[in-house]
Amino acid sequence: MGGLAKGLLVIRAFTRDHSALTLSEVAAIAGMPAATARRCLLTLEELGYVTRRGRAFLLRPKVLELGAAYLESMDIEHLTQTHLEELARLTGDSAALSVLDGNDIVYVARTSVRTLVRLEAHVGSRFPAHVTSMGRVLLAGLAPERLEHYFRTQKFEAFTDHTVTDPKKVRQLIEECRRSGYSAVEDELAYGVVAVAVPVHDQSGRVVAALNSSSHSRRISKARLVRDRLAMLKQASRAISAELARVPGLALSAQA
Amino acid sequence: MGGLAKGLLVIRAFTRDHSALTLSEVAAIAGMPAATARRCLLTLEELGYVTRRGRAFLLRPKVLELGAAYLESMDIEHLTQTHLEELARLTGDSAALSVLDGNDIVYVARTSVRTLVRLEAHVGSRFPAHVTSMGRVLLAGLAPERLEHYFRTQKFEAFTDHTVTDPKKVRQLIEECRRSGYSAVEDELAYGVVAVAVPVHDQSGRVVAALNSSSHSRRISKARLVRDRLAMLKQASRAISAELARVPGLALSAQA
DNA sequence: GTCGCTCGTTCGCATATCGAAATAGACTGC
DNA sequence: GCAGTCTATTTCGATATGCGAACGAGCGAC
Repeated sequence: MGGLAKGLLVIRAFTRDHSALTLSEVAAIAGMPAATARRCLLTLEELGYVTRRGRAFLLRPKVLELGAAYLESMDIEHLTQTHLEELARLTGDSAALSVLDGNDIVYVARTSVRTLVRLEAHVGSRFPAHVTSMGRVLLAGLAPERLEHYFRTQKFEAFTDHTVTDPKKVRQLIEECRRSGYSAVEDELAYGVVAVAVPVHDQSGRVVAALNSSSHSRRISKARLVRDRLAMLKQASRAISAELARVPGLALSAQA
Repeated sequence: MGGLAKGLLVIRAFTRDHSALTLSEVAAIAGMPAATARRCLLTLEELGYVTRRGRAFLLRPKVLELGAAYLESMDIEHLTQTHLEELARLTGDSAALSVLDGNDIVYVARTSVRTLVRLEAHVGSRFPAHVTSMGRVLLAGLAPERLEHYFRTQKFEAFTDHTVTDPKKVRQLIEECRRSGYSAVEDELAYGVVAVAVPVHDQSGRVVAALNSSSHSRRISKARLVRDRLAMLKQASRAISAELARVPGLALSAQA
């Protein structure tokens, strides 16, 4: 069903730098002929997902229902929100839950409090696994073949001068993470971002998600972050794991 | 493009009560023949939006990217999050921003803190406008013809014994709201939910969103909610309105 | 006013999709 | 093992879609 595939590409053509797009811009960004993009846009407009202002098209809030379908089907609100809010309150920083999708992490829940500088991320945001605390925790929980596939397919791109891009070093970090049960990362995704993450297991012990607390390195050191917050993260992780028995969707949806 | 329409229906077939669905369940819920549902599911599986466990299909986190496209294209993070977090911190309750979509409100941002009892809502959640504080504020901002269309097409369903379902009374409430500049609602969407909302205007003075503070009626009375929080809501509303000059997507996307 | 350029719209043939119906697979009860 | 039931899969003619190419609309320069 090429039309479905292309329609979804059209939705994803809208980004922060492209909030309003003309037909030919959509076609260029989504990589398809103008006539096809037009058909997609007209269908999406008719269905209420897109609106038109002159020659520009913009997404409409109905699109949020698509993402909400995942959140609801995984019962994310019940699964995590209270725990994330507790973490955010106790730490004064952001707390988040993410899962692995391909070679990236995807934020599925996040709670933050007012801080002047923080990583800009929300539900649905993706980052490469190798540069994030949660990504490393998730990679550490992969089966060996899957992890090998990751190393074969991932391009280890640097985001800062501190990003670890040597595959051998990344492997070591993952192994350390597997042994220690957590991962702490500083300045690798973005300057000033420091975070510590722990795995969330399902009933069979598989790592299905990662939980983290993220701050600014001018506010707290990586060592301090680990010392002060690891225990509460582990406790929250255990609580979420217990919830997974009642709400198995997230574990089932997670990659093998 | 019927395939695109049907594919989107398939995504929205997954809900909290239906986290894992068989082919025939999807077909029944989405209201289409099994062969068509199958084609959609197989395409979505191939694109990474859906996964399969035995005979069951589940959504995968990539679906979140669709909702994230809206959040990013509207720059919701910048537009609102700091203000919502400030409100949540100052009040100890949830703060949210929503827009009107058809006859419903759709949550586009929400910040909450840990409370034991609260309305279960997240980005993408929809509720009928007539029973919510934000909905009334948004309806009060509609052009007359659009408001008449609303009254012609809306079924005024009761959610509690307190829900106002008489169209004449709803009109009065909207008119009051237009005059007073806010709306306070208690026990109409759900027992115990009390909320006060104000409009968010764009540069031309049009109401493009609504901002609210929501609590539990055992915690704070409606009158107290208004007295204590209206001023800070209005201030936050003005701040968000000012941001709309820089980030016009939300205003452009809002309904006429 | 004319011309040239860019973008949006339309056309229509080749190809893909839709979906009713037939077939296959899985499971249970006797 | 067989029959019955339910669900998933496949088939294939009717219909819809994809998209290159042609056409139309709008705009600015001369």
